[in-house]
Amino acid sequence: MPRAGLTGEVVVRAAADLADEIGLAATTLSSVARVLGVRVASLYSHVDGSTGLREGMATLALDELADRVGGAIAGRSGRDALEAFATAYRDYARAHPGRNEATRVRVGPDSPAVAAGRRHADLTRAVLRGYDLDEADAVHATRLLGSVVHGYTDLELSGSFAHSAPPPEESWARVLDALDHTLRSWAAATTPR
Amino acid sequence: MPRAGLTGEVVVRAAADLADEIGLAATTLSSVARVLGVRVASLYSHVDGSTGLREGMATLALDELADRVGGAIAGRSGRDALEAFATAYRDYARAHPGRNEATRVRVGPDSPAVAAGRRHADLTRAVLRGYDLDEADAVHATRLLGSVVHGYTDLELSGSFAHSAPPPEESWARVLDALDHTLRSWAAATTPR
DNA sequence: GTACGTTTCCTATAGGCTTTAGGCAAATCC
DNA sequence: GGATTTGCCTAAAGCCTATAGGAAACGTAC
Repeated sequence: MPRAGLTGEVVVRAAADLADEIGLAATTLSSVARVLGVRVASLYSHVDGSTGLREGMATLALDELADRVGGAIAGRSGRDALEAFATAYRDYARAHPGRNEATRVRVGPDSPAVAAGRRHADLTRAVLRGYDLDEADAVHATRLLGSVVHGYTDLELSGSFAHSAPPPEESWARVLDALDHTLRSWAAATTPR
Repeated sequence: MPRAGLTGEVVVRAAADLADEIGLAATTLSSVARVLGVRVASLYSHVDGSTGLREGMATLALDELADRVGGAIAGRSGRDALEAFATAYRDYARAHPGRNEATRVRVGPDSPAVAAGRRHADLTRAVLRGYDLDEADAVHATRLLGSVVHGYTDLELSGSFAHSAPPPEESWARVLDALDHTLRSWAAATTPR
C-alpha cells in the first residue's frame, strides 16, 4: 500500500480546511481521516489525539492570523492602523470561520498556541502606540480593543446582527469611529462624569 | 421501580447545573442521566436528543439572564443603568460559566431561545434610552454595547486577561467609563478625525 | 378495590467517534 | 541487498447518541 505522506502539518492543515467548511465541532479525527483517505488510527502518529489536533488548529490559526494582522498594520499608525488591525480580524473570521473558532479553544499552558497568543497581544500594543497612552491605560485599552474586535466578529458570525437593519458593515465603521475617538481622548473618556 | 419524576424542565435544569460544574462540552446526555440516576434512553421522552437538550439550556440561560439584567437596570438610567447592565452580564457569566456558554449555542429559527434572545436586544435598547441617540445610532450603539460585554466576558473567562496585571476588575471599570463617554458623545465620537 | 389506558422508565441494540495494541510493508541506511 | 526505522494498517474496547419495544407505575372509571 502506497503511503499517504502524512505529517503533523498536513493533518492539521486538512483539519483546518475542513473546519472552515463544516464547522469546528464536526471536524473530528474520523472526518479528517476520511478527507485524507486514511484510517483514523494512522493520525495518532502525527497528532496527539483529538485534543492535540485542536491545539494544532489553534496554533495554526493564531499564527496565520497574526501574520495577516501584522501585514495589515505595517506602515500604518493611528486610526489607519486601528482600522487595518480590526478589519484584518473581522475579514479572517468571515473568510475562515472554522479556523476562527479554533483560535478560541482552550489550550494547556505549554502549548505553542500560547506563544502565538502573545503575538496578538503584541500587535494590539503596536496599534495603541499610535495613541499616546501611559502604561496603565495601555493595558485597559488593549483589553477594550480585544473585546470589541472579538465580540463584534463573534456576534456577527453567530448571526446576531442578521435580523436587524442596517448591515453589519455600516455598524462596523461606526464602531471603529467610536473606538478611535475613545482612544484619542482616553484620559477624558475614563474620567467619569 | 419508583419513578424519578423527570420533566423537560428537570432534565434541562440538571444539565445546566452540570454544565456550570464541568463545562458545556462535557455535559452530555450520558452525564446528565448519570447525575439524575436514570438511564440515557429515559431522557428522550423529555428532551429532543442532544441538540434539544442544548437548545433547552440556551433558552433557560437566556431567560434567567434576561431576568437578572432586567432586574439590575430597573429604576436606573444613564451611566448607572449601563453599569448595572454590563455588570449583570459579567457576573452571570462568572457565576454560571456553563449556562453562559449555553447562551451562545446556535439554535434553529423556531427555537424558544430566539424569543429569549430578543428580550436581550430590548434590554440593551432600554439602557440606551438614557443616552439620546437617534434611531440609526441606537442600532450601532446596541451592537457596540453587545460586542463589548460579550467580548470582555468571553476573553476574561477564557483566561486571556489572567497573565497580565492589573486584575480584570480594574479594566472593567475603565472600559465602562470609556463606553459611557462614547455613548454620551456619540455624534462626535462617530465623526472621524 | 379492581380493571383499563396512559405515562414513565427500562432493556436491548446499532452505529459513530476516540484510543490503544500489535502487525505488515514501504522507505531509508549501511 | 539486508537491517532498521517509519508509516499506515487491522483489531478491539470504551463511551456517546439514538431508536424500538416492553414492563412497571400512575390516574381514572366503574
